Amino acid sequence: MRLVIARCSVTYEGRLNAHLPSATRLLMVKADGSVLVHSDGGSYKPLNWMSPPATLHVEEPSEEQAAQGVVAVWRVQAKKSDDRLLVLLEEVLSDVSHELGVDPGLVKDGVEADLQRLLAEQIELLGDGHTLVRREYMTAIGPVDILAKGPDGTVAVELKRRGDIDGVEQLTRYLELMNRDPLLAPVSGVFAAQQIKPQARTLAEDRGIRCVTLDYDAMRGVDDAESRLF
Amino acid sequence: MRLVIARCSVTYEGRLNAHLPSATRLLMVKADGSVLVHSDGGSYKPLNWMSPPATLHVEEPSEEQAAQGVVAVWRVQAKKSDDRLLVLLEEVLSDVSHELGVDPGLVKDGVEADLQRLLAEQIELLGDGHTLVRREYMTAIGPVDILAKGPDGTVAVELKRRGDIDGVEQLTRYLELMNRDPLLAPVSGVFAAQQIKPQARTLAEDRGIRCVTLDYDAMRGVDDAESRLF
DNA sequence: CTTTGAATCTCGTGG
DNA sequence: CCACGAGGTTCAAAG
Repeated sequence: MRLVIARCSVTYEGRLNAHLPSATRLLMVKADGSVLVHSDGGSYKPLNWMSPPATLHVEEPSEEQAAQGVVAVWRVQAKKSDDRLLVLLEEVLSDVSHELGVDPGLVKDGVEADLQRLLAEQIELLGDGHTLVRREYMTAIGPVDILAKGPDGTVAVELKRRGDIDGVEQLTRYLELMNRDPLLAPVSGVFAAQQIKPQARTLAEDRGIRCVTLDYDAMRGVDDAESRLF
Repeated sequence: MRLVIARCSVTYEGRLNAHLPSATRLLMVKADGSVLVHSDGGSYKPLNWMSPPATLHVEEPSEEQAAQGVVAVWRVQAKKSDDRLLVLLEEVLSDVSHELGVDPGLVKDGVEADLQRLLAEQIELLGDGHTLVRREYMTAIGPVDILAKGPDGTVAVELKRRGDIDGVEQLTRYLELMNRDPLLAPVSGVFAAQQIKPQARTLAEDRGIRCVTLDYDAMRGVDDAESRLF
């Protein structure tokens, strides 16, 4: 990894065009040829960048560029598209390289899959008298997150961390399909999420889909309490 | 901005839990307290990070940690939530700081807003005899990108850079709503995008929605030519 | 391989 | 301040 602190301007041309006026920034060049241009603020997203695989060509500035104070030109070219990044370096304050090696990678816990497991274990959160049929119930157009039996028949559950209109549309498609199957029909829908957007709730209820808000911490707490019994 | 190259392990606890085993990485500390942990590969997303605003506390390792080779402990705490990042540094290979100042920021061109402006100006791309009614026509469920008058009545246009099934669903909802309004009905739909996925095109045409592929460069060219007249 | 859906999404814009 | 939509999204898993 090469880290350069430099006053520079940056131009990206590809799926859109973007330009950064001259300022002092960090240029990070990774082993796979990707380049990141970071400022001293914002979040983890660089101001501008080139995704790997890419190749960096360092060139001498043209006479015109040199006259405008450019001391080096970086051309970064994506290997699989014609996206390109042009960096005009005007002053290099630091330029160091380090060998980092391959990273062992990240281990995660607490994503939608965990939410699904917890809801399957605590299916009564859908209401009294609910029992689990199965998770990831396959249909022709994809898996329904959770299938359950309720007091009034079969229930298809679409699960999201954040409930948006897309999720309601998805559940609607499943319900249409399943209600065409005489062995399953009638199937009612439940849209379960940690947060449900107002527009999504309106759309869901307009279509007779029930909305259930989930409390992940409480569910995890119950899970931990149950685990401690064993 | 502070740049540290170090062998370290990293733990994140917050909206989920995530852990990085010990390896050599780049630690970037920005002026707003945010911390980024980068490896020498992947794309612009860090392996692990803390979003701003945050505060970094550097501590001495406990006796137990020191016995395991930890030479310093970084606690990064988010200011607006209880998210936290714990970095155990085992070997510091480099540690430098630079003043970067505030960045003038990115200038973009070619996003959906530009496409919408260009299509509104060149509304005849929808076909002969079309005139613009207005952009961002508000409905109860959100704004229709472009509303126009065609030879056969009112036309609602949904505009995307990449035409996907979601966009067709969105336009369908608008059309259903608008066709329930006797003052507007009948309203026909046009799905306009730079690229339209085959599945989206099939769904759209199945619902009587016309698909129009847009050539951004050509539209920009016309725009530039028109600008030069003034 | 492509396709699909989640994300500690981030980032703008508008109410 | 929150809510919504777009993204050069990135990322992993599944078909």
